[in-house]
Amino acid sequence: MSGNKIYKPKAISGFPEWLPETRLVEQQWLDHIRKVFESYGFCSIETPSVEELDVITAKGEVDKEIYVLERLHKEDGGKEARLALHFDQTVPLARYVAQHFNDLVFPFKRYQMQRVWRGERPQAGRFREFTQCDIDVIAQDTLPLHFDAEMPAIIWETLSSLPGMENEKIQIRISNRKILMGVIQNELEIPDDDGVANIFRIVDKLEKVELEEFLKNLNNEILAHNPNCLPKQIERFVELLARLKNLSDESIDTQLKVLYALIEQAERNPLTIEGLRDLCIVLESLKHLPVGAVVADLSIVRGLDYYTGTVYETTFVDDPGYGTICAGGRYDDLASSYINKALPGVGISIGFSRLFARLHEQGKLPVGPKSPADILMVLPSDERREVATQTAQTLRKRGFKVELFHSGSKLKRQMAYAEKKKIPYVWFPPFEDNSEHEVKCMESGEQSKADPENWTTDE
RNA sequence: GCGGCCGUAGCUCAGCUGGUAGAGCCCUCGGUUGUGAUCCGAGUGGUCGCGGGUUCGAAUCCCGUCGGUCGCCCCA
Repeated sequence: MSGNKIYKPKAISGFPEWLPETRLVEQQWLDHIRKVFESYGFCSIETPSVEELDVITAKGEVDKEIYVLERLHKEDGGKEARLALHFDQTVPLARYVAQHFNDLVFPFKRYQMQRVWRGERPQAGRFREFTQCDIDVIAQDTLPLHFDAEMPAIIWETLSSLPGMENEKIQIRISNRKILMGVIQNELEIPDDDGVANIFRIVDKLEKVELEEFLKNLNNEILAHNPNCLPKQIERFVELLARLKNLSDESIDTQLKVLYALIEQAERNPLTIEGLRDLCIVLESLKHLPVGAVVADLSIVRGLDYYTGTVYETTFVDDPGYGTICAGGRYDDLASSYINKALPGVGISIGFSRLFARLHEQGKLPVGPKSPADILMVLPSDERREVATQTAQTLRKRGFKVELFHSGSKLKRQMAYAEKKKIPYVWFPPFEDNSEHEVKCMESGEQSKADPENWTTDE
């Protein structure tokens, strides 16, 4: 042992890991999410952690911090396809759908819960390795708007019923990119993609910067792309944004009234009208959710450029600055880099790690035992190992999780072990050939005779 | 990638203007005979992030470096 270099163990920033008691809750969360997704008929797929770099960057957005793989002992000069860790699950999905096109049934409804990697600077709630839970629906040629409404409904059901999330106030904000896109293109007369994207980016920051600065940025950007744009037109644009702000506490019906009024005013702008109508249809289908669960908000546009219609963003109501815990949207054309077919889709992704880490940090997770075991089987002495083993096996066959203590040490030690791991029951097999089984409830301290063949926790 | 703050025991930290390292928690053992959490006692554990400089002497001052953290960019 001497002379060995000891590397001081430390957490790698941005790569979270949990103690067993927290991991147990994390698994409950994943099981819960999986169950809700499957209850809506979504199937599970898993894609490799890596894709070819060319596949990942096919869409042209290289602004993401992507981890590229390198072999330690790669041959000099040998040519290899460059592999990279995926930074989301949408790009791998597009590749997957294109690749297995003939074997899939459309609309293809799948969920995917995997880790993704981004080499950005870690911060609170922002990791370099994290888990996302995605649901997407991919259709051939046309995708019914009904799915745009199903996404937030599923998300609300999932998030509001996670263990520990019961009292968290969250809100799903929805918009449709066509609304602003129509205004930008037809009224502000800025047709180029760059201009639209830049203006979207500024709109996205509405809540993060001072109003004065926001208006200044917006003005500058609009005038940069269309110097002839009149102040009046810009004013109308800002007004439109304002009409769909601060409706967080309003019912869907109230929100719809505002939207219908906007449709009336949006004559000669078919794209904007289409967006507003789509948004109305989506909201109509979400009336069953509690007031405040879902709100229309035109400042939601999402940074990613592949969204073409509905967009979603979910935050904590009392702490929007923590960032988005769930987001997504509709994209008309994602797989065109991989297959010559029209495959529109709509999807949403839970930022699992960000959400989980926040609840953990605030001590709001129902963190319990350090072990999944229901029962600790006492080993009275090494001579009694056989009866203890058999008793444990009997109880396991009846569905209990049983850990057999590893040595015939003092009972004090065995009890303390159960206590530390918070194993709820301690079982005492017969200490002598003619004595009886006993079981002790660690919480109440009660101990009584028991039969391994028919004992239950109700006793 | 850019800027602010911080780096002492496994954890949370103390150590004032330089004089060779401390507390609490955790952990281990003990308080005899078949029973945990409390209580009491004892013990393990630190090249004070790393490298250099100033000094008789540095955890303490200076420089560099690495790491962490917060904000910006961007995003789940």
